[in-house]
Amino acid sequence: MTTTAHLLLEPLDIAQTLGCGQTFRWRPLPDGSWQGPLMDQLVTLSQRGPKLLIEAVPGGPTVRRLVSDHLRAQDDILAIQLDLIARDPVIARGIRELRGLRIVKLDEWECLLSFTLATYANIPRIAKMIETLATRFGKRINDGIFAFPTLTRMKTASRSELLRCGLGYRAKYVHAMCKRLSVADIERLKLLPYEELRTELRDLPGVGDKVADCVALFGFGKLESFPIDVWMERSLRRLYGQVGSYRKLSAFARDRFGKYAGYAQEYLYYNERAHAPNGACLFSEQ
DNA sequence: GCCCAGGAGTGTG
DNA sequence: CACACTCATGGG
Repeated sequence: MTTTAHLLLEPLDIAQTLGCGQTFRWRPLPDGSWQGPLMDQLVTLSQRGPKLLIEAVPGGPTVRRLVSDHLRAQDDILAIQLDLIARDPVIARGIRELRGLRIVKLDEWECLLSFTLATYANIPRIAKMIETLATRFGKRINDGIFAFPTLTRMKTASRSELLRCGLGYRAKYVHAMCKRLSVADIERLKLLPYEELRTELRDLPGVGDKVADCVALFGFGKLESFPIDVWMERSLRRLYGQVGSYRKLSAFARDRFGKYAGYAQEYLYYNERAHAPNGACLFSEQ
């Protein structure tokens, strides 16, 4: 069976939001809609003017809420953008084309594992690693579609098994992380403010400054977090003349962009990739 | 073949 | 604190 629902969400650009590397499991379909697994649902999203059409298999009464939470429907995007524009004329120009780009909210565990895999790999490869893990360890939703593997299931995976999933040197980090972490730990982390959360995430094997900030932002919804990868280093150098350590760049961003630094980061990230040759298309094939 | 990737861990100055 | 080096591997 299938559940169909609608969601009014403005502004929203579904392609910018789901295709910009915040999340790795949504795929564009030929008709312009996007499809991906959300918890135990296979969801298809189609933009119809101001309305978002939701189709989900197997479906259920909570699907609409699932999508609403994932797209952070509670965010006042206009207020956030006005705040950033008032703070920084440089980013103001970059926002104009990105009014519908929203930060997403991922499941905490899915986000932690996904961005641990994302170290020193390009986005198509990250997506493939996640699909391989989901196929091997995730609960089946539909033909060829598997839910993201739970922590409980991942704790049973051996190092060699993970290595055979194409994780490379990340296999030992993932293995150590799964061994260390409990479901209760993640529940406890949900209660922490940004700085404390960041410190605890950094303590996990395979989690450094950048991954901790990505997980804080996309997994735990800490909008003040400002992850800095190679693309952001380029952006901060190109637009603001800023160079230096993670700590230094992070301090600059926090001071410059304030409590919505996470949104600022996403606008800068998108612009930097679009600015680079061959950088705009994160899904180059199919 | 070559280059690089939403970096982290470890050792050294 | 700052660098330098290694770590496995596949997509472009």
